[in-house]
Amino acid sequence: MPQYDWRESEPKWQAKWKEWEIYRFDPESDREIFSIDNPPRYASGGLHLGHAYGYTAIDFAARYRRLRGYNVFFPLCFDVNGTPVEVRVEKVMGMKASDVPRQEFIKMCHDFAEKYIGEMTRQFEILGESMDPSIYYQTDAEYYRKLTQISFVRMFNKDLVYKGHFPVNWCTRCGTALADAEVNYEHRMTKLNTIKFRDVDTGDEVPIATTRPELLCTCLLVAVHPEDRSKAYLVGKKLATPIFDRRVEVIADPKVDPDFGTGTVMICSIGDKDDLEWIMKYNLPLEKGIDEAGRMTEIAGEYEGLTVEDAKKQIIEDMKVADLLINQEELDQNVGTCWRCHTPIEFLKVPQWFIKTVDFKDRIHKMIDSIDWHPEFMKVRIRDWVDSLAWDWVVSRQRYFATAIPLWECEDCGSVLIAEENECYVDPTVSPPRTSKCDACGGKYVGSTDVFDTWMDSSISPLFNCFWERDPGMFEKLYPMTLRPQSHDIIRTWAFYTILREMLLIGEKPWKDVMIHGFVMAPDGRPMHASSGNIIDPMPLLEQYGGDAMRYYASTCSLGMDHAFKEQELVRGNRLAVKVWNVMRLVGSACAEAPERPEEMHPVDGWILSRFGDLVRDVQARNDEYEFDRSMALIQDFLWHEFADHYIELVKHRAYADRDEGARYALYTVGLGLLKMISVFLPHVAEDAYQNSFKKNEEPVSIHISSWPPAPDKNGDAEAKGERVKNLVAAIRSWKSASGLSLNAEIPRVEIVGESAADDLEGSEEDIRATIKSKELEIRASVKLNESVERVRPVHSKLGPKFKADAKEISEMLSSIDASSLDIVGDILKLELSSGKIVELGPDFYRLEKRLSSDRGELEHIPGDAYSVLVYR
RNA sequence: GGGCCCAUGGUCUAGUGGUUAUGACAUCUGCUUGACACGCAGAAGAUCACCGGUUCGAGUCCGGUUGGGCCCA
Repeated sequence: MPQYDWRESEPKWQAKWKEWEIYRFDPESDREIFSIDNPPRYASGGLHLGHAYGYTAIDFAARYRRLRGYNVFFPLCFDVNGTPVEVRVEKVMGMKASDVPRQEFIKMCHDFAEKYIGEMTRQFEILGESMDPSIYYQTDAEYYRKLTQISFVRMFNKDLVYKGHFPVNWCTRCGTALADAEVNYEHRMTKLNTIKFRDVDTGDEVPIATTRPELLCTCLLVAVHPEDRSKAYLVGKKLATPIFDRRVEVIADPKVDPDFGTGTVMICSIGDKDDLEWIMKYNLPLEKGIDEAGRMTEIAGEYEGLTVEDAKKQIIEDMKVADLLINQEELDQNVGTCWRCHTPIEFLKVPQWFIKTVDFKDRIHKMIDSIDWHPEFMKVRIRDWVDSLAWDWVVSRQRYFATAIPLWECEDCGSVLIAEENECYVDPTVSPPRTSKCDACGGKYVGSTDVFDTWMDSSISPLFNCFWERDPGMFEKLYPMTLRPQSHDIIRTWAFYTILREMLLIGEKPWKDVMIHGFVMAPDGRPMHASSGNIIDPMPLLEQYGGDAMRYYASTCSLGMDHAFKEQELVRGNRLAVKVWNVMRLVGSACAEAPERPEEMHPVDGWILSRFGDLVRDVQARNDEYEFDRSMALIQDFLWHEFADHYIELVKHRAYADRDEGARYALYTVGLGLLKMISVFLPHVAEDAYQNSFKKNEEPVSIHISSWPPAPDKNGDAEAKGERVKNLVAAIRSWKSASGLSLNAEIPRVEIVGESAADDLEGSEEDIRATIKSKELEIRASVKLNESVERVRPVHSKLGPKFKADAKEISEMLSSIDASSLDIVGDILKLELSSGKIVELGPDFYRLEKRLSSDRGELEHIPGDAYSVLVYR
């Protein structure tokens, strides 16, 4: 007996798909396009469970649309820019970027990232992702960076870019500015130091609490809360700072928290954003106490040259010696840190390039509203983010491995020479400017050593995908894209910046739909972190269970939610794959040729076809909304239970017979249709079963380029008849099992009794008899049985709306009614309520549970149906 | 501290206001069905996080509490 073996099957079909190039986007075709702004996979090497899930969820959309006949655009792409690669190279090589010439370091980063791309492509194949290598891109290539530069030049010339001179978030380890979006907040234990300031006039000590004593050298003001009576006397006084003996004034400001520390705050240039706000408000000078490398400047006097940490320790020591430190207490503080290296950020005034953002909030909101967000509530997140923006976007970084900023600046007067579009891609640290002397002062132009924020590259992915500035015809055809899929952590970055950029450059939204998926958590429900020791490597799981099993896991995750990873879903995925394959094997062996739809079919054939039609429509509706988890649940339930357990069992006896086209037509139509729908989720087993059981009668070389199954018309009559047959047979099989009989044990005689039984079951008699393996089957209108009502069940959904406040009493009376004293005339049941009111209930409002008995043999009553079944042993 | 989301059998999960809550994995019982023992027929297992409210009726709607997640300050 052959068995499905994914270890053999999966690599085999992966190789074939590559060979057949079945996932190619066809640029010539006029078919409707479904384009996916696929997240370029970051070139860091190892596959993470989150990636395995995320890309698989996107692949569901791609495969579904391909079957629906769309010309699917699903690029294979990699993100090969930025600090993470730099940080890893520095770590691996045990060096700093500044240790080698600039271009040499860039090359090291490029080579490092390049190594991983092959491995990551292979991992995508193992997962059965249908990305198209014919529309490949990577973000560090000149063809890509060129567009980043052109878009910048265009925005520069539209006056959307400016060089700002106010403080920015600064990572002293990476030596670069950071956008607000790149600052994380982490809990750190630090010390709150209460130190002694001195009243210049009286010499009195004034205690002030601070976490940053090293910033004393730039202390500009001291502030108290205006309503803090105990401190009111200080306002207007001059204080002397410890150690540096600077003279600072005391002011009252409502932003001071009177309950924190001493209720007295020292304001420095610049500790954090609050400080900056005060500096702007009181128009204070910006003194630079810390330099770009995180060392104290000459303002710090004897502490000059020390790192921030060392200076803090030293100054505390010195204050202890000088009796200027009152006490220290532990403080759990939220510290802004660099998202890449987790170094606490400083706030430094270093000139940077900005793109105007805050001026455009209204337009951004309009564009957000014109996009369909899945799930809808994700829209709230991006709206809140836009509303909270206080600064323009800092796009310059003082790094290496990224897209160069295409401009030169005059050494003398600072005037800017921006590259022309046809010069791009250009690295101004390598290429000389097109004019040798500054237009304004005749000075020398020097190439900018700044590079772009990686989001400058990422946020033009739709423009790159749509051949912007390369092929106007294709751009017209492709833009906007259909779908942006991504995870919820980068709504504020990737989604937001893309909307902003495309709005500024094109004036039109980048995509019609956005689909936001959640994270895969560790099995304990917490996020996976190296520090928590709960990271799960997907590769051993893929080796143990295979790609389809991993994809099955992905299909159980609902959109937008985080999901704890569960290995049990891989177990289920394996079983489902085997089940699918076996079901299709039976269908294939019954159908040597593709059957035609016959004139006449058994009721159960019409039943399964009609039910299948509902399924196809439901699955389409769910898939169209990207609710693939719901689709998968519907499909597997139908395939495993309705189709395999019930329908196949009902028609096995005639599926092989020469003259019965009806069973074969239904088996083939429903079987192949189910296989196509499930191929979206489990592409390997679907291909294997297709080739094994259907290909001999089907055109398409692969199931993945076949067409979505048409939904058979609704047939309510056949459905009702089929349901009755299904329930009857299931009940008899259940009875057999409960009686200790094997399910294929032959029984001598079964009688089905009911007034409408003969009509209801017409045409299904032989299906029933053969399936339950009874020698004789008789359907009769009546038999002498003892029937008694055992219980009355209220139908709440009818009683409530009709009787409102009385409903509760009525349903309680019905449930507790003595069955032997029922007052039912015709179908009308009469009740007298406690209020004396008499109510008459028609048969819609209650259900009678009856008990049947007979002395003629074993008896089975099929609940919910009007039949009694007599089984003779 | 703010915004959004989540809390359902041992575990994970579905659940459009109708009272008897879905399915999977695990557990237990029976059964070698013409494709499948990775199967089939069953069983046990849930005060739907907690406290209030709205309603004839709440897992579902509203408010609060607790715990968790993402994002932000």
